[in-house]
Amino acid sequence: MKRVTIYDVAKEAGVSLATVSRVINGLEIVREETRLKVEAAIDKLGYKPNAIAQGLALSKSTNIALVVPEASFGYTGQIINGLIDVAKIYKYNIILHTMSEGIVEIKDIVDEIIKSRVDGVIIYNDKLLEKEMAEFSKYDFPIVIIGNRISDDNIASVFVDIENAVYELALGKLQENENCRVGVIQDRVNDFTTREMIRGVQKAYKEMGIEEDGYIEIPAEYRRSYDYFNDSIKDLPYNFLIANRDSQAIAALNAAKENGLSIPEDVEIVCLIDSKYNNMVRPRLSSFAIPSYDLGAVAMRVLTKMLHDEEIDDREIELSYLFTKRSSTKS
Amino acid sequence: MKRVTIYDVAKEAGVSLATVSRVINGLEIVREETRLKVEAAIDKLGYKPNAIAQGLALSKSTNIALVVPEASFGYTGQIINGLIDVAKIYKYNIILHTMSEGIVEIKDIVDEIIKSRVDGVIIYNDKLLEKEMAEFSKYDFPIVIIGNRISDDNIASVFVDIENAVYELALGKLQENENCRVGVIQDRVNDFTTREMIRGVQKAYKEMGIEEDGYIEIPAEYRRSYDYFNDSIKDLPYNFLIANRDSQAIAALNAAKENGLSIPEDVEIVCLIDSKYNNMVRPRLSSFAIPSYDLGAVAMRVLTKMLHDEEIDDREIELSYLFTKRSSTKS
DNA sequence: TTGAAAGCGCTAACAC
DNA sequence: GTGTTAGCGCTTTCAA
Repeated sequence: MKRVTIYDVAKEAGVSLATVSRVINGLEIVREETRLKVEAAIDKLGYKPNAIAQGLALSKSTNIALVVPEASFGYTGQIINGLIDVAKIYKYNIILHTMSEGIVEIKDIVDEIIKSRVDGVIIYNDKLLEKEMAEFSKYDFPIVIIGNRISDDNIASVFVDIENAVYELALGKLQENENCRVGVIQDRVNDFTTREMIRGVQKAYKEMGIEEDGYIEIPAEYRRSYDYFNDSIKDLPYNFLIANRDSQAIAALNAAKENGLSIPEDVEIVCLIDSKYNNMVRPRLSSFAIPSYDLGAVAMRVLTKMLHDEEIDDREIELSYLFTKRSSTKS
Repeated sequence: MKRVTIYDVAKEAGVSLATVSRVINGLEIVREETRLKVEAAIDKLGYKPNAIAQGLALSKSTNIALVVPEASFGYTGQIINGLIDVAKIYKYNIILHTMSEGIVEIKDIVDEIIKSRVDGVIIYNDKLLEKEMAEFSKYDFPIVIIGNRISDDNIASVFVDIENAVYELALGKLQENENCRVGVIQDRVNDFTTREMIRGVQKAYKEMGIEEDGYIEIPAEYRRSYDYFNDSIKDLPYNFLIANRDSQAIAALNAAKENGLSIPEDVEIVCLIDSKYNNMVRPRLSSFAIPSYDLGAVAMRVLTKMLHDEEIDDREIELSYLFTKRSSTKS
């Protein structure tokens, strides 16, 4: 089908293109009769406005760039869901950018995003450092960061206070039993989150006057955390493990079971991000319910507010978490 | 930062915008000296070409629309990964569209896609019916379908012969033991795949001269397949279950274990789509390794070929699968 | 090798 | 109410 343009519609309806434009955009100053004529022509020709041309004329694209870490959609998925659901409401499209570790130059992504002249950017990614952020902010589109407390003139953020979540959990455990040893499992693909978790435990230890670090670093030679735990879990000086993602928690859980430890008696395990799989493994994994869907939805909502110059009461939006006790923890 | 345009660069470099355009696009007919001047100006001003304007001028957007089923990225993720990885190579952006069951009108999505004037579409979705396909094909962009054998003038497809995979598996089992009863678990969000699986078992039964249907329909009142299996697995007339997605296989597996059945002795379970979780549950799930990443990568590659009018030997590309035996099946 | 100018499809003043 | 016209930022003939 030959691409039909606004001119074709105008000719078909016997009006000027300006009138067609008015009809398309629902401006009220068009006479009923004319509008009907135009609409009939639109239907007849199957005309759909060219968003690119509109974008050029209006200097906006109704596209949003979303940057997520390497494409492990397992734990990114809910965020994307939330994002897309509200993006649809406000008629924005999502251009998806992933950062496969090391393979793609961050600079290239930033470049692509700028060239594509999106109206805004949502970033859920530890690895986008200040340098890149600075690059972005030279162009004046609004940015929303997920998972990281930050804000600025045209930067907002939506996050959960993970440090505090971990802190409260660890503190509770330590108060219950001073001999409990809480350890945080490193998440290689989420440095920032890992650091937050560590700060949480450390704060708890400190508050209890215990000299302990609480950081379980996964040596680089282990490609899968399961292998690491299989080799080491019996010797680990921790009996309460906190992991960020389900796969890591499950790895620890399986390794523990298979090395003769019972859960939660010998080792307790908690997962930060909730996923359906936490509920599918046995014993079921206790977990925080980091509201991933909401993180995405709220981020997108805030972005639309920035885009429409609506009032925003707070550019640093903290969402609350919930702890869901299942069978991998005591009491 | 004021958006810098090609005019700004031209003025800065003391040349015309046509020359700047030539430099940007790497056309050889620019004198070295001039090119250097222009490049210096580009650097100095931090100019990045406006992809929207380029799009208008060239009537192409370098954007690809990707349509995936409701946003359960768990099993869509690998496909998206593959897609994006090769999209990057060819400098295409991915606009992501999801179809949350029932909530979004398919028509609206088609509409959005057409308005956005993407260069091509990749669809991984059972629910996009012929009606919508027809709508798409009125506009002349190329389409690649994932998971479904189909082709046409500007439609190609990349898929795995699931019917055959299931057929071979079922046949082998039945030949081994005529009393074995193979059942396919309905996947509500993937009608097409479900039907293919059913045809596979039915063909095997038929070939063995056995009067059996092999379809395990999950009644609508069960929101989670786990609940259904918990209620029914002991009475199910099947001892060899085939599920499409990991979560369904795991549901059956958990329900079986918890109802006193042992795996694989009493019930065997196989999952079609492989995921890391298949390897994380106990017993580990035997599974086909449907090459999801490759499905995405190949789909995108084919699309680029169509976009660049390259020769395509086959518009129906069948990818092969592998069966990975783990602990949820015998022998 | 470079510049001038038309055109991609649309919006938004500004006239009428 | 409706039409005319000047952009939006870029590519691409066609001339020079």
